[in-house]
Amino acid sequence: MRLTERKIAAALRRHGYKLTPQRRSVIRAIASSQDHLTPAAIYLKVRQDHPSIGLVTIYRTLDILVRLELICELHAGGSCHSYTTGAPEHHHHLICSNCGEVIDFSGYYLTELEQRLSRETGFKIEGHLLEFIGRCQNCQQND
Amino acid sequence: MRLTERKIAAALRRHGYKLTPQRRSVIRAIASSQDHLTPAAIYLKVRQDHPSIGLVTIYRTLDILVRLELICELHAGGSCHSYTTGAPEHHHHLICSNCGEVIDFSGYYLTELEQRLSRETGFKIEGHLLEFIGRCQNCQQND
DNA sequence: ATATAAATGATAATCTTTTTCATTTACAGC
DNA sequence: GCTGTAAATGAAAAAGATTATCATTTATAT
Repeated sequence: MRLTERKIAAALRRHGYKLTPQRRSVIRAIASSQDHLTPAAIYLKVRQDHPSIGLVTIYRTLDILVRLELICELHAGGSCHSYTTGAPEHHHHLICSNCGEVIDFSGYYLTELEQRLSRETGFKIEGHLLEFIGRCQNCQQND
Repeated sequence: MRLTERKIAAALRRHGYKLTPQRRSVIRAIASSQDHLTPAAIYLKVRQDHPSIGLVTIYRTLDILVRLELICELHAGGSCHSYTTGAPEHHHHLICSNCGEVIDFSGYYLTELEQRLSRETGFKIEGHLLEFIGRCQNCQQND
C-alpha cells in the first residue's frame, strides 16, 4: 500500500512544512507514476503545471520528502537518485530493469540475519537496503 | 575473502585488457583500503604515484572493473558511487555509517524470497542488492 | 625490435547538484 | 478577511561529477 498524494501532503504539513502548490505538484508527479523518476524527470513533469518552477525547488522538496520517509530513493538497476512513493510500513522494492515499474513487497524481515551480523561483527545495525531487479511480466512478453 | 590486487590485475589481463601502471595503481588504491572510495578519492590517492594521471582514467578503469565484477559499487549510507574490492563468491555488505569500513558477509541466500516474489508477481528476477548500514565496534566506543 | 590496437591525458562539453540572495507567499494569530 | 513573519521560491551563478573528442603514448604479441 503506497502513500497517496493526500497523505504525503498531510504529513508534510504535520511536520511543520508549508504546503505550496509547487510541493503539491512534485508530490503528485511522484505519486501518479508507476515507476521511479529522477529529479530531472520530475522537473519536466512539474513544469507542465508550473512553467516557472526552478529545478532547485525539486531538489529541496525531494530532500524533505526523503528525510520524512514519505518517498523512497531507489538504487538497484543502475538508477541511483530516482524516487518513488513511500509506504507506511516496512517494505522493500522489486524493480523492472526494462520499464522501471516498482513493486513494493512487505512481510519479509531480516531480523535473524541482522542479529547474526551484530553478534559476529559487533556492529550496531541501523538499517538496510534490499532491492530486487528483474523483468516484469509485460516486458518479458515484449522481448 | 576479498580479491587481492594481484588477482584483480590478473583477471583484467585474462579478459584482454592491458595492465598499465595507472590501472595497477587504481586497483591498489581500492584494494589497500578498508573502506569505500569515491572516484575523486581514488584520483587523489593515485596521483601520489602518477601525478599526471587524468580523472578520466579513473572513471574508465572503474567502469571496466565493475563490469568484470572485480570491484563492488556501494549504495547504502548515502554514498552511491563509491567502490570497494570485490570477492570471488556471492556476498553482501555491511557498512559503517561513521568510518565507512566495509565488511563482507556470505552464506546468506535470498532464493526462497526470490521464488516467492517470482511466483507472486510474474517477474523474472535478475539480481538483488542487499546492504546493511550500522556502527562498527570502534566507532561505537568513540562516540 | 617492431607494429598495432588499446590506453592515456589534455581539453572541453555536458550534466547534476549546491549556494546565494532578493522577492514572494503560506498561514498562524488576530 | 487582514497582517506580519518566517519559510519557500526562482534566478543566476558556482561547484562537482561525468562523458566525449582526439592527438600522443604505450603494453604486448609477434
